[in-house]
This record gives sequence, structure tokens and C-alpha cells, in this order.
Amino acid sequence: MARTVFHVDVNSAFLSWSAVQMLRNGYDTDLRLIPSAIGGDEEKRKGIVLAKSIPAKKYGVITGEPLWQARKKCPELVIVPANYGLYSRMSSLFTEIIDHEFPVWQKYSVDECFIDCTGMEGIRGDPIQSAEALRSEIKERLGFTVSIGVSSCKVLAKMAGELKKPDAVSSIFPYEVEKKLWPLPVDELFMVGRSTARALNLMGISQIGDLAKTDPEIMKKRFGKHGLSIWLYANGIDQEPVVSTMREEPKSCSQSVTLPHDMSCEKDIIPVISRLCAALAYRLRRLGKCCCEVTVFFKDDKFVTVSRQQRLFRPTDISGELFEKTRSLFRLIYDGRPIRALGIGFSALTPKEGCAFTLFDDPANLGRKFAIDAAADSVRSRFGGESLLPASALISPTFEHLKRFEPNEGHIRTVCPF
DNA sequence: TCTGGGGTCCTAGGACCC
DNA sequence: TCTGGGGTCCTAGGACCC
Repeated sequence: MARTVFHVDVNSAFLSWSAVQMLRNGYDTDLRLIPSAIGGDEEKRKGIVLAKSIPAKKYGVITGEPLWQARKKCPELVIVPANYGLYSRMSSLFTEIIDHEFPVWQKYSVDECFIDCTGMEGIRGDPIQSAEALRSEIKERLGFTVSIGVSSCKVLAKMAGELKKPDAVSSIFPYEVEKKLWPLPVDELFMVGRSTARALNLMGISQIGDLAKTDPEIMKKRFGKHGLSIWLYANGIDQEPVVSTMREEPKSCSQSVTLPHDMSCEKDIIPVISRLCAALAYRLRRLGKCCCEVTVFFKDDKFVTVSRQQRLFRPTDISGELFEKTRSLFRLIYDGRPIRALGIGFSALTPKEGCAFTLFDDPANLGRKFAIDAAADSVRSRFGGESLLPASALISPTFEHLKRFEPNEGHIRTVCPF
């Protein structure tokens, strides 16, 4: 049976959400109607465009570009700092409406959902009517607009949503693929990024239709599995179901930071690793996971990334052990070059319940380590994730983005002696 | 002092074993 | 003075997404 799938995308999500909030707080200009952008902190070298208004787009401002460059294109650009706590709340309000109306839906990102509404015509009318009703309801109740793509599979629904923005419903049904999808530039196809687009252009493929008509064997030979996937997408073929889980189990977690200035001295860098580790280990424990593998990576002043990962002797979620491992890994790969950004990752996650000790573990010693982490975590859960830190980490840059996960706004700083 | 941060997946090539 | 080959596992780096 043919499916009906919606893709719902909040228009310029961060910007819209900030605009709605500012209007509510009495600010008299709607950011969405003037050239504006949500931007990072330039002083901390995070000055990029995170979202832009449609008037800003008309000046050629693009997401991801440095703020100075955006300002050069549009000198009157109004730049507003990001408010991740607000975005997280707005995202929940958005999905609450969808959850109320549809039994099968999937959160794809903070501002996007897929909905499977196969067989709901009896309740909600034909798919276009149903999508229109959802679009108006979100706008009316929450004050921001969405674009909804309607089709028979996820990829086509997502591509359809791109056709008209903002505040619109568009479709690409299978019989419309040739007319609506094929004329688009190939780099607009889902999963065709800059690198693949460049390679495709060199092969003489510039439109999605060119890709659709290329021999799939050639695509497979040139791009491997990925080549076959994008060939299928170009032909409107995608069997992926809308998975109605609230949240899939994470497979890895990571935390990284761009340093306020390049660092090349180990005594400056290790405290940053210590801070990253404290934060990420706390997250790992809140997930109820242990990890079997750690990664350290950095980006140098030439934007070259270097990484190294290592399996652990046994799974762990103990801050001290994870710090020891990440520090030694870093020392293994670091050659003294200037570092611009630094990160750590924990992967091969397993449920904490299944993690066993080894013969070499001293149960009393382990018990002490667990107790220390538990005590520290109870402070963090009351006062915020960064309220308690290893003393050495206090001299490292702060991680504001952590607030994204923090229900508590207040921060009380305490020095932790380990 | 131009380019964030958090994810997932794939692949090429090296190590190692038989 | 020629130097197998096949299989598995591991991992660094890079692709993509938001």
C-alpha cells in the first residue's frame, strides 16, 4: 500500500523562535521581517551565522558563514545571540502538537519531524488538506511558521518541503518526480554535500534528473554504497520507515570546544580536556551508560583534524578513569602544533547494568570512585552541570552550550578537589 | 587572528593470522 | 633478487546531516 509521509520543518528555527520570544517580551520589531541572524560569539571565535531571516537571505547571507562576512554583505544585519534553552522548549511545544494529532511520527532534529499519516484520510481529509490544517494550527498556537512536504516516502517529503518556504505545504508525489525533483540542482538532493556535488559536476551531472538517469552501476563503482543511495533518492525511491520512537539509544557522545585562542602548551590544554571529560562523563552517567572506547581529536590552526581512538580494558563511566585515558591518548598524538579546537568522544556505549568488573579490579577502590562521582553528580543535578569541576579545569574556557541540556538556569561554582 | 558543535555512517589501508 | 593470498579486525579520516 502506498504510504503518506509528511516532513515538517520549522522555518529559520532559531531565528523564528528568538523572534517570537522577543515579541512576547515587548520588543517591537519582528526579526523575521528585517535582515537579521542568530550568531555565535565572535570574541570566542565562534562567530558564525546559525540562522538567518529571509530578508538577510536576499543579501546573500548563508548559514555557517563567519559573521564579519555576513556583515560585509549586509551592513545593517541585526545579530542576536543564540538561546539554546529557549530552542529546546520551543522544540518540545512543536512536537507536542504533532504528538497530539498523529500516532506515528519521528523527531529528526530539533526543528524537524517526519509523520506517517497513511490511512488517516478518513479522520483528517486528503493529505494536502491535513498538512494545511497542521501548518495553520502550529502557526496559530505557537506563533511561528513551518513548511510541510507531502509525499509517499521520507526523502521525497523532505525534498518537497524545500520547494516552498516559509509557511507552505508542497508535495512531490511519485508521479511528480520528473517534473518537480529532476530539474533541481544536484547539490540540493538529500545526502549530496559539497564534496559529492563537486565530483558529480565533474562527471557532467548537474541536475537531479541527470543523476537519476545515470547507470546505477557507475554510481556504485564511483561512490560505493553512498552512490547507490543517492541514485535511489534521485529516482524517488526510499523505503525507510517513520520510526515512532521518542528517542533512539545514542551510539556515541562527544563534546568539543573552539578555544578562545590557539594553544600549543600542554599545561594549558590538559585542563580543557579535564573540563570536557568532567562534562561528558556526567552526561554518560545520566544516560545510564558505560563506554568501551574513547576518542580524542583536535583541529589545528590550519583546520586539519587529527584524531585517535582506543578501546578500554573494560567499560566504564568513572570520571577519573576516563580522564586518565583521554589525557594519555592526547599525549600520544600531540606534536606541539597550535590547536584551535579540541574534543573528546565516548563510543561503543553499553548499558551500565551489564558492565562487569575484571579480576584486576579492587572492589573497595572502585566503590570509592563510584561514590565520588555520585556525590559530584548530585551537586550537578541541583546546581547545573558545570557547577562542580575539577580544580584544574577552572582555568579552561567555559562551555556555554552545555546549558542546552540543563534545566537549571542558576550556576553556583564550587571547586572540586579531584 | 575568517570557518560551531553534536551526531552517524562508510571506506581505505594497515596489522595480523593462517 | 623474489617476495602467495585470503580473511578478519581495527581505526583515522572524511563524508553527510542538523
